[in-house]
Amino acid sequence: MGRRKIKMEQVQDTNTKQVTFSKRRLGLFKKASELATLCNAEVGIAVFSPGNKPYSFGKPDFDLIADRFRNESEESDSGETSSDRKRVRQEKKICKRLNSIIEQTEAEKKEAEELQKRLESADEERFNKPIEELTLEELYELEAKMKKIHVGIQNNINKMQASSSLMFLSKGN
Amino acid sequence: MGRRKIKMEQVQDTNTKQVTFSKRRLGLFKKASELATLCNAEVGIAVFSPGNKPYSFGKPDFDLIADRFRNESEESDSGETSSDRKRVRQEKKICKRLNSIIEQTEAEKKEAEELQKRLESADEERFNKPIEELTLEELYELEAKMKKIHVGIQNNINKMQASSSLMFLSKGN
DNA sequence: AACTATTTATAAGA
DNA sequence: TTCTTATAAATAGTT
Repeated sequence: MGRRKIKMEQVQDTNTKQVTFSKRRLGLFKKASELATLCNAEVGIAVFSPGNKPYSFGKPDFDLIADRFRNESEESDSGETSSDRKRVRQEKKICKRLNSIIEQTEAEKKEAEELQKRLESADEERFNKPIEELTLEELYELEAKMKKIHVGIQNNINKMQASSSLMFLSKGN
Repeated sequence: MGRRKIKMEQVQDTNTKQVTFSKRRLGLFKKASELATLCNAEVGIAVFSPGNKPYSFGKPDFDLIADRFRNESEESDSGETSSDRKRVRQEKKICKRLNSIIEQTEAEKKEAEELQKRLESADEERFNKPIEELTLEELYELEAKMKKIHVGIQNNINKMQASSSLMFLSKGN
């Protein structure tokens, strides 16, 4: 899937291997996300890089999925109906709260863009240094950033909720 | 990647969803295998189908990788007090959680961007219309899009809140 | 299960 | 590293 076809064997050049790892790990996680979304499936992935750094992806959460997988024998049959009902209930709640963002389109768009940038910079932060290697002080910084992101998202949500209420009323149901 | 581009949302037709799940689960596992081979990495995946059937991939073995991932936070640092170790362990768990959230955000980023673009281009007209003038059909379309965005954001919010709370608590001692 | 028309991922290159 | 781009690979709809 590139300029050339490569052999399916360990990449020898260290630098190339690192680049390949980064690209393919992201690709793998994206595929996992799509599988989860398209099929309403739960997907958990753990990866250890050649340098033994841990990475994980999980929808809903890797540890939860790993636990569930471990305890598989326990909950064999009763899960589906219950979780489906739960999901449907959740969706209905969301429908009620969230229908439109029309009233404040322009402002929302800009905020969404800023939010996206903040999320990206948070990612970059993390890429510079594995989170496991951060000092306590750096953790505090990270926490602050996460909180900022969180506040931004919450603002956005609040506005969405406000507009959705309007739409909800306008739909008359 | 097929005859047509599909929306990134749950496939509605049950049969199609089953086929998609089969194809993509295999594709995901193949990608995982390639990542492991090319980069000499360890990769473990657990998947629960919409029917809650468990599937797993692991190189060397899913359970081993899950254990190793779990035990990352249990690594002992000698020469510290018990409460220090406890705190460190807790922080590492929180770090893993945050990492997981960030990874998921990363994987979903493109999706979000595509949605944003659609909202900005194709639906421009609709956004400029007062809510009262939208047709019911348009309202439903909009609702679906907003719901999708909202679910993604809300998921992240919930996780961030949980992680932030945990991190906050862990610092209290 | 196979088959393609297309979309998507990505190996190199800049 | 980040962005291109030529090419390989995955896959949605079809048979």
